Amino acid sequence: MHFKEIITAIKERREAFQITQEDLSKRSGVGLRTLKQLESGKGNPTLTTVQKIGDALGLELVFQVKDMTK
Amino acid sequence: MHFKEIITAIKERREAFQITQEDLSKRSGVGLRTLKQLESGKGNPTLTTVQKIGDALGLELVFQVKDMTK
DNA sequence: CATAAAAGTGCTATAAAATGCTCTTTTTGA
DNA sequence: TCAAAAAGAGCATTTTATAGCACTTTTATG
Repeated sequence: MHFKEIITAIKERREAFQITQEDLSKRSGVGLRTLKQLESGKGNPTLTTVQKIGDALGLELVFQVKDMTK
Repeated sequence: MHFKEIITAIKERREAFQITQEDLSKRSGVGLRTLKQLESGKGNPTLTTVQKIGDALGLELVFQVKDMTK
């Protein structure tokens, strides 16, 4: 998954839970401004920011061998 | 995967390819100093840094629903 | 529609990531 | 064992992520 897809995954997962950016900010401990920036496609989050968001949304970051057959 | 595991994955994959940090730096476009810091367990890389390294090592970042059954 | 809630943006301060250079320590192989 | 290669660390600089505040725009709903 590239950058955009990861951002999209966050947005979709948040919306699936029907929580607002503000809710997610509180749950994850990531600043609201940061979330807004990310979801609107700006910035370049650090691993810990992504992981905090993941923890709050039940998403996990995996770094795996890329499937080259497709 | 948590932070440390991701770093370990990078290190193991690089060593599996038997390339040096310097080689990886050149291949990935990530500064040598940055790689050294990361592999020695310091810092908090941005997504793009992780992805550049992944591109050079055939590793892909995936943000997936966490398996809660374990 | 009108209005409230949610999302997005400009400005700005602070902290930290990325980077290069140089030097030290560790690892490796002849 | 010892010299070269690789890895790690100190120092300094530039860039940028994080964050809060206030404001605007968009979306949802009664």
